[in-house]
Amino acid sequence: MALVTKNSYHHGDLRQNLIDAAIALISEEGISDLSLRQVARRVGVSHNAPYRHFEDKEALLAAVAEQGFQCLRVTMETAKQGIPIDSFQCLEAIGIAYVNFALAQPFHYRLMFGDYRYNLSKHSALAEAAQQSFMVLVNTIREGQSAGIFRSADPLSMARVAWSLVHGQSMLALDNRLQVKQGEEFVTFLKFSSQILIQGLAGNSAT
Amino acid sequence: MALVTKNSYHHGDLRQNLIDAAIALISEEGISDLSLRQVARRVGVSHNAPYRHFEDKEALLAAVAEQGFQCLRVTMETAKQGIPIDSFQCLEAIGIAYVNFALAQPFHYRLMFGDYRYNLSKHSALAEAAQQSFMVLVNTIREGQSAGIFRSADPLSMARVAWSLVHGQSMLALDNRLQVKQGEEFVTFLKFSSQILIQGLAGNSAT
DNA sequence: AATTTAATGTTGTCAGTGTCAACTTTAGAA
DNA sequence: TTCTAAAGTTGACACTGACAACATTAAATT
Repeated sequence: MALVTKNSYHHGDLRQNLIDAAIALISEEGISDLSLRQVARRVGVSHNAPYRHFEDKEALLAAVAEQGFQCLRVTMETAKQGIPIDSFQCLEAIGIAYVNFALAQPFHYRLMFGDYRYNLSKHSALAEAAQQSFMVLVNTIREGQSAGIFRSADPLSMARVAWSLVHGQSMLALDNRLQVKQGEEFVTFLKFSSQILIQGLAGNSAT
Repeated sequence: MALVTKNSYHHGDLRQNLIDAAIALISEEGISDLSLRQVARRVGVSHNAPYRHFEDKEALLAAVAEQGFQCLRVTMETAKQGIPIDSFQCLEAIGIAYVNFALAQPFHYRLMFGDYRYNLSKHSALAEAAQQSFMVLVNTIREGQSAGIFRSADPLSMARVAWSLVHGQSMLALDNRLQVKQGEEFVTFLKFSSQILIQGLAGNSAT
């Protein structure tokens, strides 16, 4: 509670400061070289101070990932705004926003998806944040179904397919494995890709 | 050249032995705790011996990843066999085999896809192996186009979409984020998913 | 207001890591 | 047979995550 000034013995909000510092370091250098001690140094605190706020390194990284999922959810929700629910563009806009999010914060995105190994059951807040961002997709599918533009299959399954696609694109792009130059060419690919997905989601059956 | 016995000073084929040991350790414990020294110990060699065969830790892991891509390619090629080129089942079979590969060797698969960060340009053999496994997909799409079951768009782009989907499914499944129980339910999901993809790939245009 | 207490931050330590440098052994070319 | 370069070893260094013991402080209790 106590709002303490920076240079007092007690730090004020060390927990959030550590998370912020970790995000900053990850954005600069990636995650493989990130050390708890480095984070502590950046905040100007002893190498063991983080252990008062996080059980271990994994717990700090889980908090960082959690924050990432919150950002991702907001990004997707923002992308949806202003686009009619009953249009194909809605899902396309979300997909493009999703991949752009990943490309804009490559290391942070990787961290969110298992670059470091979490015990998900141990970090329920992380699991919850991830679930909420997924729900943006599910709801969009549901709305599209109500509007009659998507087939009437299980919306969860359909959302999982969409999620797999954008996640795969994001990861492969980050790995530099898609061989599509960033910029206009990449956007063209994303649109092509979402067109294929949407067409698949629209159709009614028939193998 | 010289085929030396195990217990001589010179080891015989230390390079491959190190790769094998690394794969074994990764399969057992994952990659985050893997150390070069551990690998060396497993092979029964001093902690610095690996440096005669690999520039650094990254180089060893790149070799492990490369081997993984070769396996993946064989897996996909095998899955294709016996299934008519002009049938939708061909792509489905490859997709299912792909995801099953990932699920069967979770840590190895992750390693192949950037769980450790490679300088891809520095490890050209790895890039080459990855490219070859991707070509299985591209060729399947091309053959499907010749048979008239897929639209006549750029096969590379189409293959990238397919790859993104199966890669995304694999990663999300490994992260335990799909919430689909392994087993029959999961196979059902994979088939549903490939049906959506194939329908999208088949269609001719119309947003 | 004084005292206690629990939360927070620090120092010291440990085994383990990746990598460098210097040394030793060995296989095969000269 | 000698020489040399490849292959393996030993020793060192700075760094890491984590533990234990200690110090400081904010705030709850008296």
